[in-house]
Amino acid sequence: MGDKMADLVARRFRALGEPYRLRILQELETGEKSVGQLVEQLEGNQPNVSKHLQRLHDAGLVNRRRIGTSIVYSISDPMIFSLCELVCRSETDNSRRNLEALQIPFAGDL
Amino acid sequence: MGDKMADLVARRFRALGEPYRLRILQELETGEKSVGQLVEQLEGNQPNVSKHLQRLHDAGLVNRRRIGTSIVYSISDPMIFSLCELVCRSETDNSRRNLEALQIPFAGDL
DNA sequence: CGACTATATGCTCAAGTAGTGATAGAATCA
DNA sequence: TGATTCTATCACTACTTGAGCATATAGTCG
Repeated sequence: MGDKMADLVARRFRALGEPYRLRILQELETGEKSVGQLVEQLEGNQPNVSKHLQRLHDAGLVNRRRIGTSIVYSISDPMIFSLCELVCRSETDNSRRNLEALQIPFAGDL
Repeated sequence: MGDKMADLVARRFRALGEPYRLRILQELETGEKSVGQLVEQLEGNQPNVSKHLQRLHDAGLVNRRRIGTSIVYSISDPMIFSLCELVCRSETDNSRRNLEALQIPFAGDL
């Protein structure tokens, strides 16, 4: 991976590195949604949602198109859900290991 | 994915969202390395490399152990390379599409 | 055209973060 | 123990980022 590519990849990871944006992407997983719909479902304020969508769009993670007076966003590459799943799994595995590390020393007490 | 999980996942993505840290991880892909080795190979300065390693460690992406007077870091879960590969592929696919979108309109000119 | 709706942008503040040089901490060896 | 080496932390600066509010822009409809 060259430097240019590293910059692009880092840019994408940074776009994914925000809980609120992850929630937006999750909402979009079920299909394209307008800004207003997202604002409603995420109980956020409109400018904030718009700006996060902008960032996701800059990173190439979502598509944007107009329908009437609304702007509708959609996932540009479902690959991101594979990413999240990999990280989630790694995270739970890690937690499980930590738990075991805490429990095993006391196994003889049972 | 719950809110707690979203925070953890975002945290990991943020740790990956820095080109220099991606380079560090790439260096570690070939095996564990000491801080000094990384400083030398990345031509960085020691405090900076140390802090990036600290961040990677906080995010659970690298392991740390002492060997003599050195501290040696290693990849904690090779899964991160799958992540990078997925993103890289998506990136190049995207670039290819952009290129085609630029070229096709002029196809008749050839 | 003007009024209305949906979305984007500007602005400001607070928080986080990267880079850098100086310095502190920890382990080894004489 | 003192000197040396390797690593982590501190202090500072500059930059980025997120939240929230006000406002501008773009499209629709009367």
